[in-house]
Amino acid sequence: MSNRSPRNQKVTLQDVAAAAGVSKATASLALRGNPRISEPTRMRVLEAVEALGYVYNQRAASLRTRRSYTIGLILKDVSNPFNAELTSGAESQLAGKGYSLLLGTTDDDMDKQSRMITTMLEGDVDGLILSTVAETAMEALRKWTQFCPMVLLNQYYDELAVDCVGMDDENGTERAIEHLIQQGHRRIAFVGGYNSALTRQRRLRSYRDVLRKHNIDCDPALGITSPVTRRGGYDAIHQLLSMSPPPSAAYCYSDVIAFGVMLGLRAVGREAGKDFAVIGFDDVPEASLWHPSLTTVSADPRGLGENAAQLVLRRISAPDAPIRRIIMPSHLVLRDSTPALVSASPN
Amino acid sequence: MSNRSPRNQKVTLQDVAAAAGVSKATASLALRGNPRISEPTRMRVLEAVEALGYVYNQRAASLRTRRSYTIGLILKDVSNPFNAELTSGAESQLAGKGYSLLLGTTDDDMDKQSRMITTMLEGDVDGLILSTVAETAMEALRKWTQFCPMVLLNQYYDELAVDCVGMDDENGTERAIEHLIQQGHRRIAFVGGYNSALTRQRRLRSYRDVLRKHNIDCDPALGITSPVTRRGGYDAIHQLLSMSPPPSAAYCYSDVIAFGVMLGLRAVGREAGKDFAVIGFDDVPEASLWHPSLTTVSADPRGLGENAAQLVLRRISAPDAPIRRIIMPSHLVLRDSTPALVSASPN
DNA sequence: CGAGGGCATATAACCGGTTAACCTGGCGCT
DNA sequence: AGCGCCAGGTTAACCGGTTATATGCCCTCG
Repeated sequence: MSNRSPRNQKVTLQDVAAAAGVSKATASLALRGNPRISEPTRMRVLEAVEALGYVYNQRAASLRTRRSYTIGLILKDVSNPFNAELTSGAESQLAGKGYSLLLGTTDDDMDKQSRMITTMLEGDVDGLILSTVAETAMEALRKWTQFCPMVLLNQYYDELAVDCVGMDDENGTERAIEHLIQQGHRRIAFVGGYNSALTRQRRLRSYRDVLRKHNIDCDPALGITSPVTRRGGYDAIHQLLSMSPPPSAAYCYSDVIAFGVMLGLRAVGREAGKDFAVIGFDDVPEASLWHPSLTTVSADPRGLGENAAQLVLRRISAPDAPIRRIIMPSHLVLRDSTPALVSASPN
Repeated sequence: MSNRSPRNQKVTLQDVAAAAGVSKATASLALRGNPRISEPTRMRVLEAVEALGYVYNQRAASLRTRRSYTIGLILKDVSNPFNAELTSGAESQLAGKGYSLLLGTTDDDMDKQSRMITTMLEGDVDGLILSTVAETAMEALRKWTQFCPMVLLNQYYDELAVDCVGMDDENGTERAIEHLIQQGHRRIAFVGGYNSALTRQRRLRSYRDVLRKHNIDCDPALGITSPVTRRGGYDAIHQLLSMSPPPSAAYCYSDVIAFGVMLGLRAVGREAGKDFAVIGFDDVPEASLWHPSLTTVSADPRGLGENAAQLVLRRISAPDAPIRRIIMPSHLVLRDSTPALVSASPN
């Protein structure tokens, strides 16, 4: 059972070397399959490893090699399926190149984010993928970018020389709003998220532009902020339905919010897809499962994660490469939650 | 801009010491507020840190101190809100004690789990919280427990001396099934999850025991396995509804599955809470938002995470403390998804 | 027969912190 | 004056790997 295993006193490479009757250097080279070590010797080392229950110490190694083969990924939360997919995409991409992912969440809290970034830097990550929380000051960001290669998600500053990957908020939003207008909707709410997120600002701008283009009055009261949760959408729709002339459609900041909106509608006896139109953003797997299935802007979170990972690895291997900004395309997926406006007077 | 900052060449404690005109040792002590260092000297060191943009290297430090102040948490996935809450609970508990969390996911894949554990051990975590994937062999587990303090989630083996924290699957299940029976249901399905999870085995056993106690025939075909996703529940309910006499109620392995079941019902024109009863497990926030709101077994995932964290810290500071198994209580939360059976013939 | 050239392995420095043990100058005490 | 002691530092070893350089040995070839 615990006959030979160390339990407390850890087995080091030194111990392995001694057991195999070679030097520490030889053991090190042998383990990594260096051709300078003869096959018989390598075998002896491997046997010693097995016999002693040796565990490689990556931290010690990285001290000398100055490479930790670890990339930090900092997100607001992972419970959102969009982020979960993104994480998975980044992880698989990194694993393929021998890197591993250090995941951190900030709960959209500035302090927690600062601590998280500090922890990551002190933990000596080789690179950082950062979905900055809302209020992140550019100056703070600038400071951090000096310490390790960094990639921003869905956020960029022209003044800041940093790689980033985002999605096409504008095009997706335009398609969505155009669709609603075509269906006869005139009072279209913009629901959820916080406006400190650049992504939301971009979508909000597009939303307004499209309305304006169609000479539709753009009531600011129809823009509602909320947490990016089902509860957020749920509460928002209640607020919206109590307005003077209520909206007949909601363009939501994310699918999760859209689900909340649909739940909120049902709670007051209304039904998305029948007497109200709902559009989401993200196209998470759940979107097609709902009844009614959710019309949404599809945005490939997995691809986002993969690209971010590639970008950070590229920057690590080529620190002076030109800055790159990748915008992932997005498109509208038509489903059943966006009926034509039937009753009532338009406008 | 990058006037003084290092970009590539990292600033070490040595550099700081030189700039402050003291020795490396003094700088080290000063930074950690050791009282042997005078205040003026400490100030000079701090100024040097600021001026040079020094970043502490936790890896280097942990080499000497043999403490990384990092705990690994390995889960199947984090997109499940239950796990997200659990993570958050563990994280906050650890952060309070100066530890940080290294999160890893396995996607319920044995290979990925092995790699993940290896990575964590090599990364020199001080402890590991492990929600083992289904097929984890006890022998493999035994090996791992020798290398670092470990806490198992929702899983334990009497043969294995290892701390664990789980929830009371039995009591919750009994309450749930008793409730359904009281409502007149006789054909009650057990939906979702994979039976390799010990948690599911325990619940399944309780489910059968209660049925048997009430002399209700226990049709094995009413037990359906599935992925722990909405899609899993969605597909399962379709299968169940096509049975000879279909069930009139479903006891689901998790809320997420229950949501899938409710969506699946709606897709075929039926409605949970009206002509079908659904019970979940977990009581995630979304459960009370649904329409109908979901009757479910409440299980405090946050508390689970907090306890796991405390347990692993305890084991670190007291390696020889007696093994502890914490079972968190669970109870049934009655909501609207479990109507009395009205029509049709009982049994 | 001795110089030269590989091959397989050993030695020791190094990465960036921490810490045990050792200095040193000044002060209080007897 | 002599001594102990303490505050405030310094030195050097150490953690567990990696790697540049050295070494020993055998073999070949002029």
